[in-house]
Amino acid sequence: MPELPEVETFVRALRPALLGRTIQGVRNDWPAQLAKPDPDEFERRIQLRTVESLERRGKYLVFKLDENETLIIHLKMSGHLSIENVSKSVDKHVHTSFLLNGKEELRFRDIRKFGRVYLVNNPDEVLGDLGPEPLSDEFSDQWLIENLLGRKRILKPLLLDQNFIAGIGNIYADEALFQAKLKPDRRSNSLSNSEIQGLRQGIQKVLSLGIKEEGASIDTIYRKPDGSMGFMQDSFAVYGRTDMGCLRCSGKIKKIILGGRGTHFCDQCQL
DNA sequence: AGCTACTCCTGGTAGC
DNA sequence: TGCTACCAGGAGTAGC
Repeated sequence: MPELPEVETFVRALRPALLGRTIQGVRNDWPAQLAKPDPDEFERRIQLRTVESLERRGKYLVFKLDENETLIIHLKMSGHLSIENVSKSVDKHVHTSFLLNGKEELRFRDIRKFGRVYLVNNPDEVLGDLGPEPLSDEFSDQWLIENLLGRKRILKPLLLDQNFIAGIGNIYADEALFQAKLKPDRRSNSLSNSEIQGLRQGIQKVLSLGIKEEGASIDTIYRKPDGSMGFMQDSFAVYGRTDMGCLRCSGKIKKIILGGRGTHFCDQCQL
């Protein structure tokens, strides 16, 4: 479940290998993965485009190409990107490959097939509604105070709303709320200013740690491009720790469903 | 405005 | 062993 830190890890690993490379073509055996435009046009427009930059926006990888084209990839639940020699056998879960100069290709492996690829002239077609980056200056205490108190949303689903903040997923939402000592079902307009400051700090703390640890690898779901594991899972305080002891107090970690998602918290020290 | 339910997918696993 | 049923979840959408 690549979230902001996992996507950032992909971007940092792939960037040096992709900058300046030319995409000679695309191979796809599952058209639904090419979300926009239709596969024929996608194939035609991406031919011979050069990668000028690779950045992350929320959970999206954003490849700026020449000729005013932008390639955008969302890994969703189980997506994985790697650069392989064309002679290496192709895993059955690879449905889209970008052929590069130099006998290599960027392979998009995606077991659950939720991931999507876009090719657009205007990135705002895909990214336009995203909220601020949680590790940017824009995401300040003042911004959060205004935007939490101005709504009456339940905190956990609100943190998962990409149009509110971009990049937080189920794991980091639970971990951030634990750090902030806030119950996931609190209403956004019920927080004090100091609780909001704690939430901002909690979000930034867990995301920064996630990047430092190069993401969280659970089961076989997330791996770095080279197939190795990140280490963030070793720092989880609540996610996946149902019925285990709280690391901060004598409480026990509970799991409930909020907004349709598994939600982990300590009901003793998260208030 | 904000919530729930449903949809898309597959691999892993619990239960029999 | 082998089968079935169910679960995980990001995000869009329909409906209340």
